[in-house]
Amino acid sequence: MRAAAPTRPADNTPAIGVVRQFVAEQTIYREGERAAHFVLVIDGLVRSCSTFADGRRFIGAFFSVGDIFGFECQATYEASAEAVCDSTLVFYPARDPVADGAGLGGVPRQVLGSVLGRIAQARGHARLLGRCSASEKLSAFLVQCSQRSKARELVTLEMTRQDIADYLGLTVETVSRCLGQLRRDGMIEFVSARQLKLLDLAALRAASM
Amino acid sequence: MRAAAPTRPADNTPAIGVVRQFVAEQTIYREGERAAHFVLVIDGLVRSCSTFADGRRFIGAFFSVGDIFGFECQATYEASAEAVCDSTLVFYPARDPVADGAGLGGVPRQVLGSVLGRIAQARGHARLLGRCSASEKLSAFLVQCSQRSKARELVTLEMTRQDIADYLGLTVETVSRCLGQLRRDGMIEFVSARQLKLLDLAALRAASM
DNA sequence: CGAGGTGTTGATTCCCTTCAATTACCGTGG
DNA sequence: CCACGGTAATTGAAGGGAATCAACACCTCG
Repeated sequence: MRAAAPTRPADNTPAIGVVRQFVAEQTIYREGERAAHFVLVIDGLVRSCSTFADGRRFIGAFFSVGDIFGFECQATYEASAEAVCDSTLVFYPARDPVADGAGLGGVPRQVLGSVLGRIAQARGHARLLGRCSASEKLSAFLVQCSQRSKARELVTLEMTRQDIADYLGLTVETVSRCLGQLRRDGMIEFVSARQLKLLDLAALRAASM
Repeated sequence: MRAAAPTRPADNTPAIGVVRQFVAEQTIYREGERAAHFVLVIDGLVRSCSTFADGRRFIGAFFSVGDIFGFECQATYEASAEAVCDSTLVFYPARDPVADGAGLGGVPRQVLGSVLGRIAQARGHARLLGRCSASEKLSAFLVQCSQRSKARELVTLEMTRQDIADYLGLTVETVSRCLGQLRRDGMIEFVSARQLKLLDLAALRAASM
């Protein structure tokens, strides 16, 4: 806590944020734009949404007065923000917290990236659960597994079908059927029930939307 | 960056983490437990899961080597963590980052709480989308709205039915039908299409699981 | 070899979507 | 003030995708 400097005029203190007003339906920032700010809602309501290539829309969150949004673990926004009704917002410059030297309350700096990574993971998960079909979920899941796997095309599933079902919001039967369908479609091949080859990773990626 | 002290014996440097091994299916921590650590996966696979009162299970994420998990915006874990297969983990003490004096790369400290709040929001959202019926989603949504509303029992919906549908992973028709059902059940009452009274908040909360 | 958990497959049911039509709402302009 | 147009919301009927119920195959381990 630094003591105030009473003799310095107010307009000499640096501005730390900018207030802006938005009308209903106005875009605040777009998906893919440089994530230069995070934003505090003073008044109104904001929605964070992303759109699929085929037009499906998904709203990840509503932000109302007091909420701060716009945190990203990457350089660009992964969803758009739009004013639901007339809204007043404060924009704070977002210095890249991961690149920044400062840690998080004594915690190793690298941890900070993990926190933001958790947000991205949870958001992506919600989007998958909210707006995707069973086969899209399975495709996305296999792509995720592939990214973790040493050999991109050979995936070992350490978890049971029930685990997969509970992760994707499905039943074991549906998981099994969708995997069977992917096999019949020539996308994957079973080495065993728990180990499979991804024969067409690009197609899987496309099928996961 | 502090230079190493070459003459000091290694066992005099303070331990900053503890390595522990877990066997398949072993619990790492339980939902509701004090969130005293966050955890780095060195080897193996971990699932983060929560269970509903009626037995439904939801897995929020799988964590594999290199992932750090266990971040909470509250004092307790909001989900359990379990080893999927034999796993090696590092436990770091988790000082409460919100209470801590240090900020986040020059960013106001309060922002930090928001980041963690976003995680909690996204996790809760995923859980809702993954394992709840349409009427449960609507109930949960109304409870959320109520928490934001000045007058807890009078909620003004600034957003359209389409917005609600895209948030809950439903269609406008289903949203409309579920709201109608809640009205017929005496849970809510319409002042107008965009404004409604919550007649039985406790029942709504219960219906949202 | 048998027991039990795990995974697959089939038949049926049901919840939600889709398609379609009607009604309510709200701002505009006559 | 009210007719008008367009969007938003509700309601109904039909269809589909995933759940449920049920049976069977597979693998592991005692």
